[in-house]
Amino acid sequence: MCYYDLYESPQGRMLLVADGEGLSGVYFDGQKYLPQVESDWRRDARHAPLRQAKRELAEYFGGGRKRFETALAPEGTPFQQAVWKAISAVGFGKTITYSELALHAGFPGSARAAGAATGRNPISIIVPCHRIVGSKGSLTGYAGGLDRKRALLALESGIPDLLAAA
Amino acid sequence: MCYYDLYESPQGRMLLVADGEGLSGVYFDGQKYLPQVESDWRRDARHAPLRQAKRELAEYFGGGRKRFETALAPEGTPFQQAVWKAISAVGFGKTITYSELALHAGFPGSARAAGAATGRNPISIIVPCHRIVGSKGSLTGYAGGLDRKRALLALESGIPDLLAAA
DNA sequence: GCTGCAATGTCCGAAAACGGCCAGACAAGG
DNA sequence: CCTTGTCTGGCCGTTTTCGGACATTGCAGC
Repeated sequence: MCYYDLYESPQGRMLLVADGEGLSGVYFDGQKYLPQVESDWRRDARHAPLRQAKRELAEYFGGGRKRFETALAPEGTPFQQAVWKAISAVGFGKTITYSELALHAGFPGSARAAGAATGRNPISIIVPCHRIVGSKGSLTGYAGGLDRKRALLALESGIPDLLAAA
Repeated sequence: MCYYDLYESPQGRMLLVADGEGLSGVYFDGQKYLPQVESDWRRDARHAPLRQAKRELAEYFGGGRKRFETALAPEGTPFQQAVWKAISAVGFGKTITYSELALHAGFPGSARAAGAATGRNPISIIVPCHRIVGSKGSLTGYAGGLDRKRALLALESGIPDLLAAA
């Protein structure tokens, strides 16, 4: 059985999805690969994993949280699971490249495939795929849109007005 | 969760599979499309659907049962479900052709596709796919082998020694 | 610098192959 | 003639196969 709820973030409305195991998805409104809400899903604002995720996200956007603790249960192939796990190991405010990501996941040389898997990350922000950048620091892509990726990295930089000039 | 058990029939060993909904498979040893027993399946001789299926099969082979009552839960496409349902409506000792089968399933003209779906029937005997024959009465095919198809039809003919001459 | 290319796992659409068919045409043998 | 057999072409849903496209990167050649 699947549960879901909505959360109004500073970056726009978000869809949160969870099953019995834990949080399975966090999506920006209108992002790429956004799943359809199935008719047998139940909206439940008080479902424990959903409530915890909303609280942690609010703390994150408020600047008071640097690590997430919600139980995660994303669905994907073994390769994707390895990549997403490696992404989760990247700390707040830090970035790594797609090739480093592939290496950490145990698949050296599979940078491009790692990029594709990153794009398929179902749990935005909490699995911090916005911290993965191109080999020369370029932002290259983000399922929720490059603007959001930029904003998230700015938030984590600790410099409040970083984006004011741009 | 999947449960399974074995049953020794007069036609050879059979594999029975069930999930929470009901019986999902009945296969002859070594037949075509025989599924592999997965490592997360549990063998349970006392699982209700399996036990009922075994009892009804024993009664069928003993000659004392002409209709099955076990709850079924085969997995397949909408077309396949329609075909298998139509097969189940063919009574003990009767036969219909593949084109009649397609018609009854609500897909007139799809005789050949109905044949393919018949071949994929996961529940041998209980969904009596052995009662489907070619337009001129030929047996044409059976996932468990033509010999078994012949034997089943002979059993249902009510003439004990029907196969003695052959 | 800039261009082109090879290597990587997954997903998705298109196309082809694959069956437990069937009716019609035709030939051979009674 | 009638029966029987073989062959052919069209039929239809499913399954398999194949070719690109991706949130990349390092290297070769210009």
